[in-house]
Amino acid sequence: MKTPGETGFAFPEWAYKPESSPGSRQIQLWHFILELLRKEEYHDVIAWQGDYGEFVIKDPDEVARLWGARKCKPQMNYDKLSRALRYYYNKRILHKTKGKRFTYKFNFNKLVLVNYPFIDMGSAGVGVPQSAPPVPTGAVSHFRFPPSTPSEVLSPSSEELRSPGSFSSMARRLARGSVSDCSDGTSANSEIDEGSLGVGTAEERVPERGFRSAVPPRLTHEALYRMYGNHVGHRGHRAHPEPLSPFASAGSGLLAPPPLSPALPVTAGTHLPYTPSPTLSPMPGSIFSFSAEDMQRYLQAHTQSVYNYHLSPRALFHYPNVVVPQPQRLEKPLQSTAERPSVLTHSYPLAPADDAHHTPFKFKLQPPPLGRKQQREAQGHQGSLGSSSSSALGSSLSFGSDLSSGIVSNSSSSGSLNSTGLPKIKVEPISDIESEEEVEVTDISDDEGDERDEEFFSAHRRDHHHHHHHHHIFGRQSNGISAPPQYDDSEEDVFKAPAPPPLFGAPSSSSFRGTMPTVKSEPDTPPASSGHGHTPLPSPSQCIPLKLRFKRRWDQEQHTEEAEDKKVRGDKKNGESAGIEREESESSAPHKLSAELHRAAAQLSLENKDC
DNA sequence: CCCGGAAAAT
DNA sequence: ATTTTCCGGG
Repeated sequence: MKTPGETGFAFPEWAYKPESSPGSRQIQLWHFILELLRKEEYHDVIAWQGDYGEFVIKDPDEVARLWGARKCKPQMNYDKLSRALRYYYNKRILHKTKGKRFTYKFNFNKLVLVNYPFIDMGSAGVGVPQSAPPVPTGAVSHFRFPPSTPSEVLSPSSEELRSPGSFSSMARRLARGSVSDCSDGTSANSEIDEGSLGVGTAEERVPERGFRSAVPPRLTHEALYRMYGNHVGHRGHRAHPEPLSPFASAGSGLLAPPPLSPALPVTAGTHLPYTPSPTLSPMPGSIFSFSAEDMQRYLQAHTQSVYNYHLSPRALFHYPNVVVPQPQRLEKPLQSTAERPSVLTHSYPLAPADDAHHTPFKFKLQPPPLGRKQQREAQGHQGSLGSSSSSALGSSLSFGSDLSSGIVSNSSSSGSLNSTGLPKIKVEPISDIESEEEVEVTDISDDEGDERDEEFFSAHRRDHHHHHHHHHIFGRQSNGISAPPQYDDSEEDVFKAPAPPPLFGAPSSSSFRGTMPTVKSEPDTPPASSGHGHTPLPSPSQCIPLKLRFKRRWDQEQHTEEAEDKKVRGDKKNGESAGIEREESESSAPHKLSAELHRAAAQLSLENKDC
């Protein structure tokens, strides 16, 4: 209700403000790290290095300082920060690169950025048949939608369930569905998708569905490889980007370099020419209609988003179908009406989907990490478990069962989106400064193995597949017909997916940039950067993050936000650092405004805001 | 340095 | 639920 309101766009509230849990939603450390990583200004203190998601904290004290500033914890120091980082190990968000000081690695395998909330596969198919070019196809079939009772599904474990917050089904879907898919399959898919697109259909996305659902049809590793081989091959495939040493260390240590290549073939070239136009305007008509091209773009968008963080691409997930929501179109807020299928019905996803579930659930599940310790113990006791077995613990699915997701969408990635015309997104209006960006990320599970690294093999799991699969609940709208309790399972099991093949992309940070123009906005404003001098310099921001854009939209439509923003910001009072330029006051000029907002947002982001 | 347990704080 | 503190142990 509240929010967006009327405009239509609806985004899930969660987007705006997730649950309420009190302490919860502050910026998370990993988000912060990612933010720092994406800004060149901070390259002296922290930067991507190595392959994949590896990064090195070059100036631990500074990073700690920045973090402390962000959290208003002046006493922060690297020791503490690192402890926090260590907590991510079990969550599988991060890994430590052994042997290298201050070097950690994001698990993008599990971490997926979801920028576009709506994506998910399901939607497209149905709704937009025509559009769905190749991809979606499966659409019909696969569609998964959010089960009405997702919660259970998600967290089988029970525990928590996430909150009742308010997440829309979408979110969920995203989270799990996509995400999950992503995790493993993701990578694969992505490429595949591209490939297919490029090539032409390929088998269509069939696989996709398969992948997700349960079937493992062709997505086996082999298959994947093959695919990659083809496509990738031509691309130049991977590449070893930099010599860095991820592996090196690996050699020494544990790591296992993934078979896949850390490097990933990304290549800029690959992506298409898509250029994000800053202007973007999705607005009105745009919309969805996408064709193969669009698809590609879409994919790219994802890619970009990843890039924005300078992450390695692996993370992308691709959804076979994309959905595009069209904000404007919807007039009703999802939330309330969600149900209104009208739109949905044929169209998309948007979210609401089902009312039934408007249940919120939170998205983050925490996985059950067993600690290595436990693992160890287990091993010790039992001896070696099966390798795969490790999952033993996992219980049935072991492997990947959990996932957590987060979501966010915002900023950076955004750029990409719009271009496409996909309107997606969640915007967060304001409010949080801190939230600044949130991207959604989800992490998916992976499983054990992790320690070493990436996933690689893990294919089997799906074998059993279970049958049914899931969700397709699309139809359910109000009737709820289908709703057998089946879906749930799938997710877990399923989502594990096969192993991901290498994706693309070299991680090298700089390289990406070239690719996308966007990027970079910088904040500056170092709060008080104390002694160091690296205060970042501001640079002109060109791109506009989605968020802003949306915002912009909002403003136009409703400017309430502005007020809020300001409000929020207003508190700042001290000119201190940030003062800078943000005056968002104006309401009118959209462009300008947006730019400003953009900027402001950017700045806000990292540093701080005073406490 | 890095690792995590534990307790407290948010 | 996550992060901050504190801390003993490699």
